[in-house]
Amino acid sequence: MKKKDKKTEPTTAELAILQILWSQGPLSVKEVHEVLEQSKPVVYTTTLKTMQVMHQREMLTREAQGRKHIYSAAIEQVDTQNKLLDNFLSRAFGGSSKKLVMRTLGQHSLKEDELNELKAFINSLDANDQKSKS
Amino acid sequence: MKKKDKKTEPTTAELAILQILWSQGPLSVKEVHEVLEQSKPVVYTTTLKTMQVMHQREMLTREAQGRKHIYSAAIEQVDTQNKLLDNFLSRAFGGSSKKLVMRTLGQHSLKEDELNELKAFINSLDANDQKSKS
DNA sequence: ACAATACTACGAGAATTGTCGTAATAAGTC
DNA sequence: GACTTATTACGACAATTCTCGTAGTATTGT
Repeated sequence: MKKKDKKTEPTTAELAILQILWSQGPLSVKEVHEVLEQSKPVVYTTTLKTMQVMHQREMLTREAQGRKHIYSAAIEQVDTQNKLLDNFLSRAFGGSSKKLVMRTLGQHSLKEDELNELKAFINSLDANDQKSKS
Repeated sequence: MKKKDKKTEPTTAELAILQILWSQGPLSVKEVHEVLEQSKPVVYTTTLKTMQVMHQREMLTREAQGRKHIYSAAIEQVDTQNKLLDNFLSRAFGGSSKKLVMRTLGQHSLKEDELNELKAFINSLDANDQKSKS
């Protein structure tokens, strides 16, 4: 059985913070804010507030370090992405994953090595399907 | 040059209406509402209001037919989906289309014919890339 | 002609999200 | 000890989206 997911999905602002925490490990508000600022002008207390709300909603955990808090993502990246993906898929592509995939590939061409990786992945999928079908 | 896109993206509720209009051609509010109701309880005037707003924002065109209006999508499905996709891709997958594609395929397995279609598509992509690279 | 029906128009409230300012307080500096 | 800095806490406003109720007005049936 998979981990119990909270019902609430992260919003855009929350997701931006999660991305940072997922990729750069536990960070203070200040550190998150510094990364966030690079892509968009935002006031420090906005970041702080958002992270406090996220903590309250149990998307983040935190640990006191002296006066400050060090935050970590409390929800898993893969689970979160899967949930977002499911929603997006039905919202925008009527649930057709084939269409989504083909559109994505048509729109954003992969580098050669990525393409090879993808091909290999698809072949492995194929094999698994065969197996699970028998 | 491609058609000039309006800046505003459709919201969730708007997208649901667009999906209906894209797939079932020009429809009256009543007809749209009947389809909409099947997936979610909603009051008629809510649908009406949403469509009026969409018309005002030029996402829909309409044509009087007697007392009622027949609405059509005024923005193209492909353009809209591409825009949504770009956003989603960066919001949720840090812009990595490879990750999005692989996750999608891993999560929602395609039927065999779809899979074959996808493989063919990928091979054709490959060929195009070769061509455009020379 | 009158009542019921089919529509549109529109304002306004609720819910959600994003943003910021101000206050409190601990910690370090001169 | 007074001053500046770092940091949290929190309330409140603005913007966006969603939803619904009410009103007005043709149309239709009896």
